[in-house]
Amino acid sequence: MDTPIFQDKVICILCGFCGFTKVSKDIISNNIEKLGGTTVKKISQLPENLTHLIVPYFSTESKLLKTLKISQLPDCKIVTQDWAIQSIKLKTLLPEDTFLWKCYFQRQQEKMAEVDELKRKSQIDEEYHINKQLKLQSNIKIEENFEENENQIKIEENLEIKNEENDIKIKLDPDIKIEIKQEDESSRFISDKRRRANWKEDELSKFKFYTGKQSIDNKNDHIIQMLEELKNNYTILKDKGRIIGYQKAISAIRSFPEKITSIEQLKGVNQIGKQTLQKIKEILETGSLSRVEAMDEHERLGQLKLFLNIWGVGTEAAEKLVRKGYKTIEMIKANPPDFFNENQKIGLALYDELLEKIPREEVKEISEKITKVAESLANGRQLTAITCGSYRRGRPLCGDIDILMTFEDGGAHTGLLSILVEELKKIGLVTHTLVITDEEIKKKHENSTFEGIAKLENGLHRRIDIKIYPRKTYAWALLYFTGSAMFNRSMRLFAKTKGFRLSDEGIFPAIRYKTETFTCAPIADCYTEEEIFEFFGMAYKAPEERDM
DNA sequence: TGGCCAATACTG
DNA sequence: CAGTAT
DNA sequence: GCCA
Repeated sequence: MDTPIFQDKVICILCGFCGFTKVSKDIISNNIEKLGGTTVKKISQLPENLTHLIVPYFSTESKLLKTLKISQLPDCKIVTQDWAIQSIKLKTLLPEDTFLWKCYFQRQQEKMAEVDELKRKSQIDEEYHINKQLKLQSNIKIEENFEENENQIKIEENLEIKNEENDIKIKLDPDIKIEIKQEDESSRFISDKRRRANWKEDELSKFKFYTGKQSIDNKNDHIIQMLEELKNNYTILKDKGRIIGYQKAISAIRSFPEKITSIEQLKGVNQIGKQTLQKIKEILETGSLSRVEAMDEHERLGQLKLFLNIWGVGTEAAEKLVRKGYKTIEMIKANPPDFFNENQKIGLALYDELLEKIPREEVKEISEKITKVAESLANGRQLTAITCGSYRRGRPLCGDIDILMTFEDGGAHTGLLSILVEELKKIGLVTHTLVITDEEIKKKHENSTFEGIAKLENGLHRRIDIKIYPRKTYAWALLYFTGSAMFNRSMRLFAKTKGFRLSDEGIFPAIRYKTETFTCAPIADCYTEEEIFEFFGMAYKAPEERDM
C-alpha cells in the first residue's frame, strides 16, 4: 500500500459542472481512498467531520450552494481539484493555501473584470491582439499549474511571451517545485508554440478523410445505401463500434472518386478492411447483401427501427414497445402505451411530419423570422444569429433547424430565450416546447437551449433548436453545431491525441495521470472559427467542406 | 485486444 | 437515477 | 467493423 497521505481526511468532491467531470472525480476519489483518505459518497449529507471540499476551478459560490442544496458553505478547506491531483502525483499532502478555491475564484473574477474593461475600450481590430495576448498568458498559466502571481495583465506591452522566471512564482516548497517542473517539462507541458508546430506536421494525414469532396453524382450509391442499412441495424443493436466502423467505411466510399466495379480498386483504402471488402464484393456480384436480408427477416428489428424514429423514443422505449406487442406506428397511435411521456406523445403525433426533410428555403424563412423577433427583443444590443447544422453546410435538405445566437457585446443573455420562445408561440411560429433550459437557475456566462417544434402557416411541423451562447464560447459552439458529427469526431479525436479535450465551450488541456485523464481550465480564446482552425494549425475549412 | 467524442440538461 | 437528446 |  502507498503512503496513506490522506489519513484522517474526509473529502467531498463536487463534479458535473464547470468542466469537471464525474470521470475525473471518480479517478481522484479512487486515488484518495487508495492513499488512506475517506471520500463522501452522498453530497446531500455532508458529514460533521468533513475536512475538505473539492470543487471545480470555475465554480461560483451560488453554484456550489445550489449543488450542495445548502445555504452556507461548510466550514472546511475548499480547494480546487489541483490540490488532490498534485498531492496524489507527488505522494505528499500539499498545503491547501495555494489551491484554495476562493483565491482562484477571486483571481479569475479580477481578470475577467479587467478583460471586460479592456474590451470595452478597444476597437475590434485591437481585440484580436488582446485575445492573442490572453491566449499566450493562459498557456503559461497552464504550464505552471495555475500558480500565477498577482501580476496585472500587461496589455500595452508587446506580444512576447512572458518571461517565466520573472513573472511566475511557484508558491510550493522548493523541493516540490522542482519535481513538478521536471515532470511537466518532460512530459505534458510543452509550450503552445511547439505544440502548434507539432500539430501542423500531421494535420493533413489526420484530416484527409474529411475533405468534403463527396461526389455529386453518387456513383457508388448502391453500395453506400447497403452499408447505411447495416449501420442502422447496428445502431438499433447498440453496437457502438460497428456503427463507427461502418460510418467510416461509408465516408471512405463516398469520397472515393471513381465508380467501383471491382474490389481491387479499394484495396488499401483506409477504413475499408477485409470484411467490408467482402461485403462490397457481394453487393457488386449479387446486388444485395445477405447480412442485411437476414437481419431484415427479424421483424423485431424493423419495428425497432420504426419506433426509434419517434422523437423521445430511444432504444429502451423502443424495446418496450416491441415487447408490448406493437407492430406499427398506427397501432401505437390508436392505443398509446401508458409509459409515454409528454414529449414522446408529441413525437408520436407528429411522427410523419418530423421525418420529412426540410427544404433549405424553408429553413431560411423560419430562421429569418425567428432572428427578426429575437432582434426586436434585444434592446438595441447587437445580436448575431447563425443557422447551423446541415443548413450551414450547404445541404439542399435539412433534418432540423439549428439556430445559434450570441450578443456581440459579450454581455449576459439571461432570460432572453424564454421571452423569445413566448413571443414565437404568440405569433404561432413555435407550436411545441420539448425542452427548455431553466435560465433562472443558470444565471449568466452560461448557455441556454430550446428544443421544440416550429411551423409556417402552410408548412409542416419542423424540429427546431435555438441556442444562446455567451460570446466567449460562441465560436466553439458554432464549430460544434455546424458539424458534421463525423467532422466533430475527427477533430475531437485529433485534439485528444494531442493531450486536449475539445468541446462546444473551448479547448482544455487534459492532464494524464497513469492511464486516466484530468481536465484542466480552458485555453485559447477564439472569437471566430478561423482562429480555432488556426489554433489547430489547420487550414480553414468552410462549412460545406465539413459535410461528412 | 481495447478503443472508437464529450459534456450537459431535461423528464419522470 | 436511467433514458434520451443535443 | 477498423486500426494500432
